[in-house]
Order: sequence, then C-alpha cells, then structure tokens
Amino acid sequence: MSGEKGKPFHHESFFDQYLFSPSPLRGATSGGPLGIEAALAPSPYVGAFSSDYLQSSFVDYGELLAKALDINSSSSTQNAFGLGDEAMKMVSPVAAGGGTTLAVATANSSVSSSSTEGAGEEESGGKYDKEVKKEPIKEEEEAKGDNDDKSKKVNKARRKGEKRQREPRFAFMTRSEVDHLEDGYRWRKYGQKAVKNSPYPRSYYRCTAQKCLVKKRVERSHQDPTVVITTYEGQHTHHCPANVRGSSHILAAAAAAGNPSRAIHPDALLQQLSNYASQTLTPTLPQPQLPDPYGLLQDILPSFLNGCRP
DNA sequence: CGCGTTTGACCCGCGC
DNA sequence: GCGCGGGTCAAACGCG
Repeated sequence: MSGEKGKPFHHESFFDQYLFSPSPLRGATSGGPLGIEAALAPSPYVGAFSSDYLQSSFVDYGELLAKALDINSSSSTQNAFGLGDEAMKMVSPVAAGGGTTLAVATANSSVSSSSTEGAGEEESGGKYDKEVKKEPIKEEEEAKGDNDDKSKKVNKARRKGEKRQREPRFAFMTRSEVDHLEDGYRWRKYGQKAVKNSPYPRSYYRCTAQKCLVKKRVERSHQDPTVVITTYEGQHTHHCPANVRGSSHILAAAAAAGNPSRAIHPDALLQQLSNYASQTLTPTLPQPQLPDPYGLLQDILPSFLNGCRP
C-alpha cells in the first residue's frame, strides 16, 4: 500500500471507466432457481447502456466476475454466473457517469447452516485474526504435544472439524490503472498468488482496523488488463477512517451489500453508485438524473453513511 | 520503531 | 489417496 500513498488518488479513476456487462446478465439467468430475473429487472441504465455496449465481450466479463467470486463458470455461455450453483444474492450492472461497474454479490458459498443474520460480523474471519487466534493455537499445540515445524506453522489458524466459513462476497469490475483502488479504508496486504491462466497476480487484503474482518481480493483481468476485479468479503464493523470522497462510498456500499441481512436491490445500488458518481465525478461526464442522493443509502447503509458521509 | 509489503511455505477443499 | 489450485500465515524486509 505504501506505493499508493505517494500519489494522490483521483477517485475519478475509480469511476471514470466502469465496465458494463449488459444483456448476458439478464439472458444468462433464465432457469436460475433464485429468481434472479427479478433482481435483474431492467433498470433504466441497463437499457440505456446495453445498446451501446452490447458488442463488448460481456460473457467474458461475466465469467471473470464469476471467477472472482468463485462461482462455477464452466458453462458461462448458458449461465455466466453459475447461478444454478451459487446462491446469488444480487447481480447488478451498475452504470455511472459514462461507464459502468458490474457488481455481483453472492451468498456464503460454503456454509450450509449458518444464519444469515449479522453474517458480516460473525466470527468466521476471527480464526485468522491474530488476537483471536492465539488461544486456539496454544490449545492445539499443547494438545498435540507434537512440535515439529509443521504443527507450529500450520495448526495455528484452523481447528479441525470447523469448516471454513465464507463471508458473503461482493465483486466489482472496474476499469482502472491501479490495482488497489482507494476506498477510504485501510488495507493490509497479506498475500499474493499467481492466478492460473493469467499473468496477473491476485492480491489479498485485510482491513487493518481492529476486529474488522473484512477482506478483499484484487486481481486484474487477463482478458482485459485495464479491468480490475475487486472482491469484498464481509462487512466493516467500523466507519471508514479516511474520507476518500466518492470512492469510499461506493465501496462501502459494496461491502455492505455483501451482507445478506441488508440485501440491496440492484437498482438501489445502481442508484447509489450513480448518485455518487454524479456528485463526485467531473462534470464532463454524462450524469444520470437521480434524485435523493442519500436517502436510499441511509436505508441501506446507515452505518457507512454515518461514518463516511462527506 | 511501527506499519505495510513481499514471498515462500503450508493447509484446505475439491475433483479425479 | 493424490494432485492441484485457492487462500492464509508469518518471517523477513522496506519505508517513512
């Protein structure tokens, strides 16, 4: 992150070129078990943009995003988001200021019995929180009485019998020069992995705030290197520490959208994003006419608004 | 010195 | 059971 500190972040760069993944989103959902068609009910912007952007390789974007969310995308032409396999909470093509972001949220993909209530603040990530995990480590090591290198390193974080829980996730595809988009929160990079079939690595970030378990993955599309896929997991338990105008709202919204207890209608999110775009972007961009810039967000994202509102 | 990044090692889940 | 890929850990390192 230190690399980004130096250069001032222009939130326009976050907004300026949103990708758009138009009709396939709608077409691909037929037969989906979750009524995604409703979620993808035509928003004015879908219609407005799709005619212009339809020629783009939308299937690729859908597949990319699906991959970013670990959604089975093997049959992308028929089901770009693997909706038959994953409980998609929301799929939202989001238009803003001449460009678009494709946003997708999924439900927890690997938990069968967890409650949806307060999933964002649950303990799952705590397994990886240094403070939280110390004790289980000790227990394990003592119980084992086995102190080879492996057990030292390995058994720290995970208890057996407990399936790793996944927070709901929410992904953005954004056209951007920088991989790690400034969003007002502070992130600590904890890993980087090479992505199969891609020359670009995937970076793993965790929110640096104490007790905040939000994570995000950032990777660049190998099909369109200008596209950055950002996947948020979990929900912030705090206000954003740094007010980076514009982008922070968007991504805060994204993070919050990951919480199933706060399901956001795609159009609502679309409006939020568009609203922020219209407020923060350069006036040269065509702005959608949207009223009540904060009203909806207050309903949807009260905590984030309290903390991040300008 | 504190905080963040890098990077190799390791575990887990899954498909075969 | 094995191998692979994704995800995470943590020591080492860099930077302000």
